[in-house]
Amino acid sequence: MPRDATARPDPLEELADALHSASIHLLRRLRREDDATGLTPARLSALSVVVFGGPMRISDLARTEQVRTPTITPIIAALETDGLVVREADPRDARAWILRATPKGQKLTAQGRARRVARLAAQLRDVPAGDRAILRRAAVLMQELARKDPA
Amino acid sequence: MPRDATARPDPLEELADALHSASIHLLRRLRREDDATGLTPARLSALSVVVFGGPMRISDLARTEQVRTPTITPIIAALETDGLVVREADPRDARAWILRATPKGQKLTAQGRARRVARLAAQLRDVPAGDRAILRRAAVLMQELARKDPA
DNA sequence: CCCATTTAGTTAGCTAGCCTAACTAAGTTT
DNA sequence: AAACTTAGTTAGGCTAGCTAACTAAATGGG
Repeated sequence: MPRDATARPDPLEELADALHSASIHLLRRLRREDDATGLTPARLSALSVVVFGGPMRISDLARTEQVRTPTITPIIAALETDGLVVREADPRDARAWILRATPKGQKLTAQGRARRVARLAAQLRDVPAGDRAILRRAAVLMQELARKDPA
Repeated sequence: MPRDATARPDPLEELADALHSASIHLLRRLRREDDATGLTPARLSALSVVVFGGPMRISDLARTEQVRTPTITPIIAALETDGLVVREADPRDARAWILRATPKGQKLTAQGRARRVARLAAQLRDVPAGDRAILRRAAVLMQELARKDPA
């Protein structure tokens, strides 16, 4: 007889669940701070990929952001409207575009990040250095988990 | 003259940014696994709060989920339609409702969680025990960061 | 060289989740 | 009893995801 599924859950599942829940709640919290930058989280994330990753194709950005291309289209459109990125023709392929962050986009990324994370950073200041090191390492591990393909 | 904002950012801001980015990507990844449960992440999260937290008011659920009440209304409606929670009149306050998870809701939470986290749990199995401990601790820390009020 | 296929990206149209503002109804306070 | 507060819903807007269907360009086989 299978044991009650709610009793003594697999510790790995508990951990997976905890990461899921923690991510949801942290993001909901950060969304509110994001408001001050004038950019939504998805746009800020996409912009920062272009700023730090350098010029890239639209499909590259979509892949990095792990979304389908139709999802990225309006995000890029908004960034272009705000003058944060420009698109240039790809000299090697007339179907494709190269995205490039403008100086304004670079500046806003830096400022925006500073503002966006100011509150969290302030809270982190009260977190013991050991716990901060744990969070730092955890962020790397989470990115790896997110990047891994389903086997 | 202020130094270039993109050079040598505050390590605390870097950490905040890393957590933000890691949460975005991990959630986008988990969303795909969530599909198998038939419930969206927000609904699954709300249901699991009711299942594990026991009967509660709608406003309690909204507060726990850190959203406004209008956000929770359609989420509850969907869970009711699916027979996963029921609402009962609050005997102490005719304006309020008490939410209670049904047995079906409890079962689905357990199954859903197992399914949802199966992939992540499988990946976690390949993560060294030391790193798993870091993630476990990080999840707790992130929840605390999310819960803290802006000072 | 031309036709069929593939690839890059957009458009259209759907769902969900988040919000504020405005509302109803019930409890509370003066 | 009137005024205020509180619990929750409704209405309406925006963002972010998706799939399906499209245009236009690149590629490859006969």
